[in-house]
Amino acid sequence: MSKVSITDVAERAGVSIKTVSRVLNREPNVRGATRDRVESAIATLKYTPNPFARSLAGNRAFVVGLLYDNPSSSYVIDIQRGALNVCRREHYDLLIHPCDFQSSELPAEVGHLLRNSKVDGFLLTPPLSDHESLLTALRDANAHFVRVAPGDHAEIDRSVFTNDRESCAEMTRYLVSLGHEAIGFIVGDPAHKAMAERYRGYKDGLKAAGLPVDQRLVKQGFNTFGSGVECAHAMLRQPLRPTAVFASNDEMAIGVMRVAHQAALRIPEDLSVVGFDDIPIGQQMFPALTTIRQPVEAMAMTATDLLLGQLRGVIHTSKLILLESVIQLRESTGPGPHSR
Amino acid sequence: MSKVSITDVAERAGVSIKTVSRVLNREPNVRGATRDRVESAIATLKYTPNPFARSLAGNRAFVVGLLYDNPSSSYVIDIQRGALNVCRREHYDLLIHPCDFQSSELPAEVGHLLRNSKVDGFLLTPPLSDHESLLTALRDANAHFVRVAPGDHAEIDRSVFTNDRESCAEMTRYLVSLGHEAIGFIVGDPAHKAMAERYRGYKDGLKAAGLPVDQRLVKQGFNTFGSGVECAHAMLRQPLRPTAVFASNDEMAIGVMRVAHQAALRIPEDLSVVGFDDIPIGQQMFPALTTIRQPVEAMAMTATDLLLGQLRGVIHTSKLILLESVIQLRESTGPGPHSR
DNA sequence: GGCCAAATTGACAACGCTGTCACATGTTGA
DNA sequence: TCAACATGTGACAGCGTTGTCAATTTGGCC
Repeated sequence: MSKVSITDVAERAGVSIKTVSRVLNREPNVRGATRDRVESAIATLKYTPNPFARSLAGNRAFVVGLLYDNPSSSYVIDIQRGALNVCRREHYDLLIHPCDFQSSELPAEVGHLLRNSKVDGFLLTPPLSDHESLLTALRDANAHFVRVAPGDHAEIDRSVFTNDRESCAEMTRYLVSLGHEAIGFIVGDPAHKAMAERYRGYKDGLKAAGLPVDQRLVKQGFNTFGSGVECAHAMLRQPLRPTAVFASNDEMAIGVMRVAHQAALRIPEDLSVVGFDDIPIGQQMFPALTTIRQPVEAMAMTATDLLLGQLRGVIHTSKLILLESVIQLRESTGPGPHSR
Repeated sequence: MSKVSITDVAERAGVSIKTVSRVLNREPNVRGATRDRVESAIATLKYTPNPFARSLAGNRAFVVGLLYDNPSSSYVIDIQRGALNVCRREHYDLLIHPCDFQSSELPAEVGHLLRNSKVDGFLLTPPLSDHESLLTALRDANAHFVRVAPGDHAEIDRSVFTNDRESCAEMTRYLVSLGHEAIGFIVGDPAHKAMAERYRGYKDGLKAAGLPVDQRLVKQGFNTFGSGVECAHAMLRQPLRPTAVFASNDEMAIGVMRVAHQAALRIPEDLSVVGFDDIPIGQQMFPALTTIRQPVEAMAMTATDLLLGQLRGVIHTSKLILLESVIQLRESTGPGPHSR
């Protein structure tokens, strides 16, 4: 299509191609009048620079790569949406590259990605944001990258955080305030550092309320509906039965609701259930799920901004960037046995 | 990174860069011995061709663009997964580009995409696969593209179909066979041609069973949970109450379940509910939702194969490609009042 | 051995942009 | 009025491939 090249524009504007290039790239030191002439030439010719040539000569792709290992589809979509928002504004494109967190091939894969890369930098989402060997590979290759919601607080100049721990503590305190004392907790997939943070938050919350952490009320899940079901069974069948269950993510929470339903336990009258993530279906459950909402899209936007800044060599003041997760009160929580 | 270029490989192998290029691109007419020498040089130097240079010289990107207007997130993810599957195998990358189906900017946006494109071809998913002005723009620009699951049966050499209509007819007949006669239907978003197909299938099914289409049992929805709720209200409050409801997608079906639950109607004893799509949450509902499953990922894979074939100039025999949607029987359907 | 077609290989010019650096043109201050 | 310096602009060499086309080698056959 694009038969019209920079040369044509230059001719029409009566300048050299270099000047056209300058206008294109918003470089300084172009006289206003010249700029105008070039711009009008561009407009009348409907010129668009050839991205391949740009990339070859300038050695940059105007493309951001998104690396992730399939958490829930709604999470991925939100991340994509946020990243695309910023990319579009800045005339970048988004290449997606899901990968297997567990795979031993990951380092090799990333190596290839880096060498052969069509991207200028990477966005990493959990659990990849905490994948040590991946991070090392990226650092060694001097690659640009930004981490979204990592579980540790390292590399604060290339990370966007959220307060997993604090919000979980708050949620736990909220359950206590409702009159619950036997509060079950379903831990998430140990491969995700954020899950450990959430568990810590739960313990913080109990501690703050002067309640002990009872291991009989803590079960290990794996972020899936099925594991939520299993943990709920284990938890609800034992002598010490919780009156509230806090699952580390919504899918597991829904598993708990499923079990409660089968066991003819009413929610929230007989059992309160809360989750984390605020997946769309949570609002459509009967009853709607009380949960914690991460500002996923906003985090992705911030991360992308950070990455593009990095690409442009902007020096980022080393201040921690944290977007707050907030509790969404809905219908699955109610007064516990110790209320009033 | 990639300081090693084709020249280095050529020197090491004692051939010209052109020969290296030939090996790289699997061109014919290279002697076996030569090929081996080149390949070993590539291996020892860990050479990877520079994608920008390739793209500039060869005028192709080795990138596929995915165009979609946000249907459900699980649908998008499945499409992406399928497309990526094939892309990875063929050493292509995937650029995602969600767009607003309704927007009047779409043609302009696509124009820009085409002119400035970093992709070799496009994958279109519903409802974009039926967007006339978009299709026209693509055709006029001589762009490569393939449509996934379009509602019409045009352009069969660049489309991958599924049997929306037939599967809906089958589902309707199934409900009749269970003893239902008053079967409600919630029509989907009129902007999606596939939705019209599903409605036709419903009518076909009734007709085949010798039942009339009663407009009081047909409501217009918009593919959202909320619209499912509204339609269910309208349907269940009227004198002629259906004993089964067929929603054009799962989200609306879940809306129906919600309303039934609130109205203390038991599913499936008092009301059977079925949907379409088989979204993940459907299996986790109480009861699990009977629905129709489209082979989304497989369709995306097939479409991507088709597109890459097109890019390589493969002539595709003009035979209709159709992947079957199949009914998933679960717990939300049961005998109707006229059974036995 | 000689001849022809087919197979194999190479030289070199694109591809369309950005970076470098030299040069031209203005601008300021004494 | 003229250095001295800042600002604008252009010529041209890459960037690392692929495409074209001509040159060379090979193999088959008499």
